[in-house]
Amino acid sequence: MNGMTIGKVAARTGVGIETIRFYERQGLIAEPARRPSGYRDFPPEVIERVRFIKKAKELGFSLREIAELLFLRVDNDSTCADVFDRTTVKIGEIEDKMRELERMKAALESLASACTGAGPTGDCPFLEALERENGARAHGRLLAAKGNVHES
Amino acid sequence: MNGMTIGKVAARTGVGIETIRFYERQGLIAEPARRPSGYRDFPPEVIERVRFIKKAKELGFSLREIAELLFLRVDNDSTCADVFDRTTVKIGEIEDKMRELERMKAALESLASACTGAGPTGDCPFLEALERENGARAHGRLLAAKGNVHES
DNA sequence: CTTGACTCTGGAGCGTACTACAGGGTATAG
DNA sequence: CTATACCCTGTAGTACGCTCCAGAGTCAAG
Repeated sequence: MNGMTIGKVAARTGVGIETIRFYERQGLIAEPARRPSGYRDFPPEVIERVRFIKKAKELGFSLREIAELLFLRVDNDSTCADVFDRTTVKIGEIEDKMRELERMKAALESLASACTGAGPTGDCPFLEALERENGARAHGRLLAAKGNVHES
Repeated sequence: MNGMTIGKVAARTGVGIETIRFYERQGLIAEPARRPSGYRDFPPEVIERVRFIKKAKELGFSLREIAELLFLRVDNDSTCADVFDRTTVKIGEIEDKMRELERMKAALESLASACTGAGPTGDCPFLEALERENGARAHGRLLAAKGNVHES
């Protein structure tokens, strides 16, 4: 009844072996049992854990924040109410992210729908919409950084 | 009819002066005009731009990806159709992020709703829900990393 | 028993995104 | 005219999140 070696975990999650050891050092995954050889012997749940970390990272959570999410579970010093509170805060953060993504998506969609007319070049309605926040009248040349100079 | 100095931009966006110069070097904001003194003289639109960069970063986009979003606008070598395609890809990426956030949120909500009963300590239903992905039966001790040892 | 794939520890190195000087000039209130 | 607050360039350093060795042991197939 052995578990998995680190290589298997890496293969099944798509993250590197070194990264898994790194996460272990950071306390993001439990220190696994060891075989007599000293090899790490991971339980199957570690797969879910690693995948969770991976996705949370892609969503802009730092490893520290991911740890907070992971440790929301109750420890000896916190009540259920504490967990509830912390969870509520995290939900709020997630909702904020979702709202921002919604805004970006809407801006990109308006860009796409305006652009779809297979025009020739050079004068689509740009994505200033993206920057528009509190009602701005930005509509000049915001770009023009290196390699994108198409001048006045 | 002067614009803003870098300090003003920093103050109004909440990012550091050095960071703004850094973004300029990276081509994320246009090189501003200069006053006779050599001081940067930013147009008002830069505020929106910097705020956009800030938010996109919080959503897990790298500066490179943010540049891609920013440069979706048409340049001399791309047609409206190109812009449309690239925009569609970006929208897809954003939708992926939103779906993942939705999953996390749902998992946290189920944790919160199960926890709200102001219990005493130690035995809430944990957030293994978060790791659950393809239908896993994870339900053991996934944590227990340093400083969180409450053992078998 | 050898070979090749895999694992171990410890430490160095790297890319990204800042952040902090040093050494110097500019702007303006008193 | 000077003090203080601001700006400049250039370079170096930092935090985070990996990523890559070196040097050594383990395991499975042939």
